[in-house]
Amino acid sequence: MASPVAGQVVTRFAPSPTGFLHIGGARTALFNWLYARHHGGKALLRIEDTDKKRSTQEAIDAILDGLDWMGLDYDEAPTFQSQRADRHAEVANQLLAAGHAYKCFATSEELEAMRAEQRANKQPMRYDGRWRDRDASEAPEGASFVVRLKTPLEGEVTIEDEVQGKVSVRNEELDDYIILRADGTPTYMLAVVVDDHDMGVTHVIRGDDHLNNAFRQLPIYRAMDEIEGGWPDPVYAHIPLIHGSDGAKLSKRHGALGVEAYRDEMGILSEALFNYLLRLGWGHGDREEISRAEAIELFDLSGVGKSPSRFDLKKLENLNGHYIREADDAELAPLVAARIGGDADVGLLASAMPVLKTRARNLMELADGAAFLFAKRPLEMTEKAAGLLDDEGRKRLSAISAALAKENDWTIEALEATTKSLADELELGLGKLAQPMRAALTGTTTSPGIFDVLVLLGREESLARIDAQAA
RNA sequence: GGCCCGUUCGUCUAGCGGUUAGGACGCGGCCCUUUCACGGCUGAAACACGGGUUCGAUUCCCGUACGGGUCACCA
Repeated sequence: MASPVAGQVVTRFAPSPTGFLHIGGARTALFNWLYARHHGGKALLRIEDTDKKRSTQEAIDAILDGLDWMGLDYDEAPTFQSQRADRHAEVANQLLAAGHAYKCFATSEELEAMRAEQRANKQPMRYDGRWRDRDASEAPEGASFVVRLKTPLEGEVTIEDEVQGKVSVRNEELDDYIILRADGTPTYMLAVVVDDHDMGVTHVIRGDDHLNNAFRQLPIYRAMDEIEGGWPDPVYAHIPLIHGSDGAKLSKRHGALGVEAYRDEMGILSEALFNYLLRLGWGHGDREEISRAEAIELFDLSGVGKSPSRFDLKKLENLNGHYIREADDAELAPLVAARIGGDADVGLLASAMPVLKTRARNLMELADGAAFLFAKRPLEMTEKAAGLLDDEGRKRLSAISAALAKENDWTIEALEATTKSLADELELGLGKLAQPMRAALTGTTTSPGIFDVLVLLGREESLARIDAQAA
């Protein structure tokens, strides 16, 4: 499979395709990718689809699509764990042959009874090793069996985690877990280790819900290294989980949505989610706004904190506003047009973008702000807008209409000069003219600068909208 | 419950024995201003608690409390 290059960093993101790419998974993918890119190594992807009952093609597509949107690319085609079952079994047999694993003939009813008793006695629920020292010949004829790893009884396993630091667990806390099921298929514990080894993975960066697994997986590396060599311990980095805004585990309520929901339903830009996720659980001095290129340059595991962090949509949206303002108008316009639908003119949208951008934190707000450009006469008025168009307001519109109709130079500067001199003439503040105009032109009380609106709409449409509301 | 991990403003974080405990989001005020934003300035806001160690603890150690993770023939 992989031929390890001495000293080269190889990371992998290994989602199980049982759902979309959620926020936590996206951040794990991001950190793995960033670490590999920062160190000039390889970023790999592995789909852990061994649970055929729960894995779906739809989920695989959603994950691939989400990663692609986030801008995370991989150096090799994805590995599908389900296709490597034979290889996993091969390693299990090597372990068996070398005495690092054994066959267990205990039935599930038997094990259930064992657990019930442990539960009743308030004992830790672990496999008690009842077949550890028994010979397979003692089993009933034709009985099915699972293969269990024979883990050391004494001593302890210590990992030097890049995030969690030095963590040890006594071997007596670990039981002889199953590596091969009764049907001969591998369990996750075995598959992960074999695949990571075969793919040449040097750094395992994953959620800290896997920290306990590290102590169980390491014995497989050690045993295989003893058997055939070339199975060095990987470097581990267990990153804290992301919680919802209430501190509880992330659920659909707060953020365990697929990244595509942020893209499609919340109008979030990929750059914003990338930056936000980067800063969640990781910091680099005072830096807040960090581009992809800078992220690659700055990212390292030493900046990852040890405590879980809460997802904050407000901050994501603030960052999104920043990236919207920074985005290229020509690229933004089609995204907004798609949300407006119908006959939204992309060219007009692009030219309006500079004045629309500063007023939006997501693509929805951008589309809302642009709606007046495509509104049909007679414009629908918001309640506040209608309030501005009382008799007084309508009379002012008439005066404005008369003044503007004579305007030949339809530019911001000229329109502003004309409107201001009209205001002086009528001894009114500019706002007294601008607000009724805004209502007539946009149907709302908030919009970009009124002269920007006039120019964007053009002479004919502007005058028509004003006249439609004038007294 | 056993084991493991964590705890700096409401939130994300900086800090790595001596700081007026810094920044960002959010919130309040002011400025800019035709509205709303953007931008600028500014204010309130934190070291969970108790013991040590030390001349000195936010920082090191031990407890307590609280929070999280994990204990499958799921991954």
